[in-house]
Amino acid sequence: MEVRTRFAPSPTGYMHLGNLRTALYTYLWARRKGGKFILRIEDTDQEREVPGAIDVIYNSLRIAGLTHDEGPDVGGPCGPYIQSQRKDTYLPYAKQLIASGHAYYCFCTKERLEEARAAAEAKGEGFKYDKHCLHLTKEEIRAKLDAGEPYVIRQNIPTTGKAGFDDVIYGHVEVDCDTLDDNVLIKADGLPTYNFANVIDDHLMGITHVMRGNEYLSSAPKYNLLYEALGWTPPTYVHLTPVMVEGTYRDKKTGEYQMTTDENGNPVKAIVKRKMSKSQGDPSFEDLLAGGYLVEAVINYLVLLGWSPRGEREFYTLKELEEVFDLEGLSKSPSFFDMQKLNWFNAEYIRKLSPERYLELATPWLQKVLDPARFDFKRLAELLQGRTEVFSQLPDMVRFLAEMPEYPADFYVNKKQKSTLESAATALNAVRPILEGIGDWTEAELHDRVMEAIPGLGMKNGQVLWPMRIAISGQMSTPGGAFEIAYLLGREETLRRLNAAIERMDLGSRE
RNA sequence: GACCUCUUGGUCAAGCGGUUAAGACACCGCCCUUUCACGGCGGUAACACGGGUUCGAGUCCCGUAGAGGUCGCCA
Repeated sequence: MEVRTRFAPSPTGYMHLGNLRTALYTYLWARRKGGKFILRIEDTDQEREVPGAIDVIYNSLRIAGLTHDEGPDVGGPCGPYIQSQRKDTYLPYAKQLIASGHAYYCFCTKERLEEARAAAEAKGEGFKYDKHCLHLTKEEIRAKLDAGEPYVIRQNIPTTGKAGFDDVIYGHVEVDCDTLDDNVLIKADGLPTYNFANVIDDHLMGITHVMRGNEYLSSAPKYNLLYEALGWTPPTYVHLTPVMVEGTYRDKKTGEYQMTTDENGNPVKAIVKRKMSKSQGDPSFEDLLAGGYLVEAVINYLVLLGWSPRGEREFYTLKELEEVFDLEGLSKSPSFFDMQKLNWFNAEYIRKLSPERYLELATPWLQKVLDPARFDFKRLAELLQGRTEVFSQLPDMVRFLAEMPEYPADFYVNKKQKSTLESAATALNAVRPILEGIGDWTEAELHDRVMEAIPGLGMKNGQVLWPMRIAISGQMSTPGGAFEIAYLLGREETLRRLNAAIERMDLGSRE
């Protein structure tokens, strides 16, 4: 049987990384099995509708390279692929369930339910619907319906027995039916809830593998009850673990941060373990890309966060993943998002870029602080490529070229280079006339003229080159050594900085 | 609170009854070197705990603890 998988996001905002990973796994499984990857939009909650959110989904999937075979924008045999446009397909199934006793009309007001919920909470118990409306007579139901009373349709869960399902990752999971609640299937506005729509649509769309976050683990038994009642075969379930992060936590309703106290008793935001979430301020896919991460690096990092190819290899392109991805490598326990490892992957991918491509990607970042007419971006890019972890770090790395930073004199002191304030003074004074004498301001010339003079000074390379670089950059570390920096700065600026350094150190005049 | 699930180094993870318990990130050290980085070499660091089963348990079973999830007319 052809494998058909689906990614079914609700259009409520951004593509967060957990979502992207789910889409990735779902896509990869379909490709691996030569099946179909379907995009379905779950927009049955009209209050949460965010304008433009569907475009964010299309965009993210396109950028990530996860192309879908069927979906709202590309069509397919099982359309429409937007649930709000399928409104009329759900009610008949709900009525079928009512007829068979697996569902029932419920006329309870939200007020009644809220009271009951509050009462249950006050007693420290979980709320469960009391099947109040299940006991309405046919006539009573008829009358309420005729009177136009608002209603919902609830799933009628058996009060005894067990319900369960099989999951590829978790195996067989089984619960007592009496712990399950009679969920709403059709809302008062006539639209289905996720609980109902996912079952109907997955079946109608021929989905063979349902891959989704494991927040659905506890409701999966109810879905299987539905499949059973409808006489359908359930799909293969694959419940994916969440992507976790350690960060601050803000209450969804109140917007208050969870607080704790530091060692001095002052209130500070608590750092908790929680699911990664855009609404908590964690980076989304878009954020990462805008911040200078490469798509390939993000994908490669993400696929390994919760899945293992069970080997030592860890670099994979999307194409390669399509060949090797499997369900056996999926992890059972949640994994923590590690920015450091992502950074490492990103740095690795940046190093693999062609110099041309690197220059192209780096230029907008360099332009934030450097005038392209004044600096040799091409050479700068060559120097920077092996040192870039994330493009967004570039401005800070090169700002010193545009403007000489303040720096303390003890930068000149370096034990390993055998550089002291005194030796630095000597070196700078010796270097100045050499640089002034250079006609052809190239790295090669700079290198040769300075290097050939060093032995005559009775100094070590580091004793001359270390202070020279400090004097013209004002930084302990720079992208490139003294000659590269001098070349980039140009003759005039290099000498200006060198002179300023000598003066500042009060090292005497030229003669 | 109830129910479900999970538990190998700081993090990602391999392992599927017999291993000196892989590998990667991070960290530390050494080498290379005109800085930093890259690269090379090396190092610190783990089977949550307690019972079983077994000749033998990280691997199987049961408890305990910790963590996560769910308990909406949200998905």
